[in-house]
Amino acid sequence: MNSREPEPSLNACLPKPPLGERELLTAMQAGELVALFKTLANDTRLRMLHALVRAGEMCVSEMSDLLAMKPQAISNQLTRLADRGIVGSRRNGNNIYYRIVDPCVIEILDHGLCLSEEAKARSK
Amino acid sequence: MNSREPEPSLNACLPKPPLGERELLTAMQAGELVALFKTLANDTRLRMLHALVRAGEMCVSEMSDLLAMKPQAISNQLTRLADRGIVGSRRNGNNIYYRIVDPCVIEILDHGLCLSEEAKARSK
DNA sequence: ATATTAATACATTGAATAGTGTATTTCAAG
DNA sequence: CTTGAAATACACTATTCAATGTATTAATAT
Repeated sequence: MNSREPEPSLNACLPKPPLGERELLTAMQAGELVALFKTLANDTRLRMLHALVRAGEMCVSEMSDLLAMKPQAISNQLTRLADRGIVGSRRNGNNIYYRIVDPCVIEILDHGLCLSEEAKARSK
Repeated sequence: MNSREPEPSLNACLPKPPLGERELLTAMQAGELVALFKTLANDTRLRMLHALVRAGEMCVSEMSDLLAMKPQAISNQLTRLADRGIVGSRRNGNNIYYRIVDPCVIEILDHGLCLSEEAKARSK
């Protein structure tokens, strides 16, 4: 529950080349992007990530308790997130503490949360 | 292939309440957000959306040709996108032209593309 | 009316994936 | 060394979902 973040890094994104003039997405580019969105397209992972944003770092059991899910499920998803380079870990005795290492994710999560609220308001 | 967009609307997003202090995501909030990301977590839909950003509007057959996919597949995904309120359509004779009606999607697509490039550079 | 093209509806199939249960690894305490 | 807790590895199941094939609807032209 400690709140020690490494600074949210307000704009981790480059100056922006205009999207409308980019070449049509290649299969590979689309693939990369899909991988990112897929990682975020899961409600367990989203809640885990948000918990990490709030707490700074957490171990599996803490998260398991907080989200009321089995440790295996949490561990599975953490592994996925780690494979994507989104979270990192540090061991302390029996516990392994995870933290977000990719600041972009925080950004896009924030952005997406905002958008989803608006989108919901508009589309229904 | 005409390029007539209704202005990308540079910031469709509100002033930003700080993410780290928000309450833990409820299952419903997470669900909304997941729905958004799921919609974007598909390479066909991403390429379709980008094509739409570039062209302004396209009909199924045009898109089918451009992306080298069967019309049914394109139509399927357009239906999904329409159900989510992301695209809208307009009929002109035999052809039905689709366009993006949710400016947020352009934003997050742009953002995501940028991030995925950086993330790729970092994580591998 | 008939033929033709565009798009969609619907059922089916195959692939990806999240959660579970079981077993195993890793560390700390006694 | 043994015990117990935390985390992971692995196999398995159920579900979700994209693409396909077939059939149908909608509009235009002859």
